Amino acid sequence: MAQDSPSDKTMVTKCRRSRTSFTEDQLKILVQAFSQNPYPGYTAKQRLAVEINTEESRIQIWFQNRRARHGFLERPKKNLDSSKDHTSPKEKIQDGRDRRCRTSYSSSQLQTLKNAFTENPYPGIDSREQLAEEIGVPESRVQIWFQNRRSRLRIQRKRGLEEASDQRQNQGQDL
DNA sequence: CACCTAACGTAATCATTCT
DNA sequence: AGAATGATTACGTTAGGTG
Repeated sequence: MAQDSPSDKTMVTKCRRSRTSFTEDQLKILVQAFSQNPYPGYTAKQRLAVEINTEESRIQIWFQNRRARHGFLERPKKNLDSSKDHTSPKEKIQDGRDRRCRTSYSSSQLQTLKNAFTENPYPGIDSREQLAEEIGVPESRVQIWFQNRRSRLRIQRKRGLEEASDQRQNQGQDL
């Protein structure tokens, strides 16, 4: 019920990615990794992806789903060791959670994405893959781009309405 | 059909880049 | 410092496969 738009009129692109079924061996490795760390960083996810021969985005989804269903019992949050020894400057500053490097889009890539977005803000897997191929970026990045774009458009709209009602209150002074 | 779970959506937030 | 925007998370929903 949270998502309503794609079922309204532009329903033509209904393709989801075909459901991947992990083999027992793959699952074993995933479960094992999860028990060791339910919040793998990017490099860890990448390594797992190679190890079980799947895409990193599948690993990410799997961990998301797993955390949601099995409520592990961990509070990693801001893992900061209490050793504030600034006298050890040659330590690896890798404490910060390792994330995927922020991808930066060229203006032509952005133009393509924006065009596609106005055409259909909810592209199915086929469209996303086609777009990804076209601009030379992984499909998972295209998916994230569309998610962020939709979110920010919604926020913008909401704010627009709020400002409109604000203006109504400030009106009626001059005029 | 019921159950499990991959795929995918939103909302909030973290983090990086740029002005 | 703050605006833009990519990445990650929690949580909820949708849909495919199986007993």
